[in-house]
Amino acid sequence: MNRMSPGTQEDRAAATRLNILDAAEALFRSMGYQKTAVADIARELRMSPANVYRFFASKSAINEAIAERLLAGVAGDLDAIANGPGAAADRLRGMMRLLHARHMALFFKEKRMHDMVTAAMAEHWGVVAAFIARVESALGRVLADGAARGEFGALDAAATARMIKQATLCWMHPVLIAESLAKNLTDEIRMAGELESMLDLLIKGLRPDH
Amino acid sequence: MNRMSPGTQEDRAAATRLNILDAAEALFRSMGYQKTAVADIARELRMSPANVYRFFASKSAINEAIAERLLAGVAGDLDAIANGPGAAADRLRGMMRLLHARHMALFFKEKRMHDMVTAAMAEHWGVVAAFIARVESALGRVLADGAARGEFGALDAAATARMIKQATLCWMHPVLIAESLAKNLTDEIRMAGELESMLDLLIKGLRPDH
DNA sequence: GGTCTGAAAGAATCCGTCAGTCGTCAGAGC
DNA sequence: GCTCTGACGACTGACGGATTCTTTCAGACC
Repeated sequence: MNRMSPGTQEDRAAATRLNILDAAEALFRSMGYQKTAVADIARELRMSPANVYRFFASKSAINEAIAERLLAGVAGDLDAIANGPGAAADRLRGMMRLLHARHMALFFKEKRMHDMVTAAMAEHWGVVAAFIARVESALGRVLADGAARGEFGALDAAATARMIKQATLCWMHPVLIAESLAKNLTDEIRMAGELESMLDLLIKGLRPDH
Repeated sequence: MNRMSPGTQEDRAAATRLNILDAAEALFRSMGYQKTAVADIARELRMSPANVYRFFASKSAINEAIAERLLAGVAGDLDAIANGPGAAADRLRGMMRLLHARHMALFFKEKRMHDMVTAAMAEHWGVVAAFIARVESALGRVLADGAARGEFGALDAAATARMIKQATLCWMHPVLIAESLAKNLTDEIRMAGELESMLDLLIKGLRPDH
């Protein structure tokens, strides 16, 4: 193939893909995934619905790409903490706090996000699973580091990472957060406090045996 | 009021209530809550639907009473372990194992139980909340006992009980169990093993500071 | 020739209808 | 007087037709 200058075509296409993602994300956030039609996204960008399909195979694929981008951002921030300085216990705390804060912002700052998230979880579990794996991996690295430094006792990093994820699930899982808030079992402030207590207990359990 | 012998009327009424509960529970288990009509329950007992309403205000109230009976049974078994002999840590383990086992049996031995449970959780949260409170109370007593004996470090029994409940939520919560099994994240055997690991970690965290 | 569109097929969702169920009441039977 | 029934309104959930949305494709435009 020949072209004007190397990468021009691909660059334009990539830019359009990004524009579509931005417009779609804004619409999904403000009016919800279900209520947003592909025609709405196209109108926003002054193009035809058909043209959107030149860049994404389906509406669902657009949502998948948005979810991927979003979760990659969170995972990146998480890695930064994991690889940063400080005691392993503090990094662990920081990571779980970040995860909780992001989840709260994601699901409850903009109410309409809910069906966007549930659609992603139902249709693109792979993306979510990859994110969870990345979270567990980052946790595992911090745990292994802490163990190597003698800050924690001997441990199976992967298995322990999973335990920490499971133990703090109710501060991270959309369904559980929604249930807690809906049933008035707790509020945003108390939730954050309880997460700290849980982290205290877990980190104490990780300390060396004597 | 006068009557033949003391308590006769009330006894008959109580017996009929029990009969209705037994018949309803059997039907709910075998054909599901939604699919069971009050007429089905009445037919089973050779009475008219209307008569059932003399003993229960609604089909939903029948489900509430069944849930209450069921959960009271589990809570009783839990109390027995809590008040029994043995190290506090072992009793704690036993209690969580029992809860996990009962939940698994409840929700997945008989598939039809599912909508009975979800209906109870949606319509009669009070019953479930009371059960959870009783579980936390029993856990709290064991924790306080363990702390008094020096088996555990100083702790806030109520708050710590809640932490333990939260940390093990994913082995107890119907939605989470269903999700794990549906997504093939784990199976019944591995789940039990992971619960043990979590209990190891938590109990280690509870030990006195040195 | 590559980029995009309008029109149209196929899929999903909404909405009005209706059978069947829940829950009530006056009154029959003991 | 207590226990129960049969018959009646209120309501829910299921079905089918109409509408809207997703996706495709032949062809217009530059």
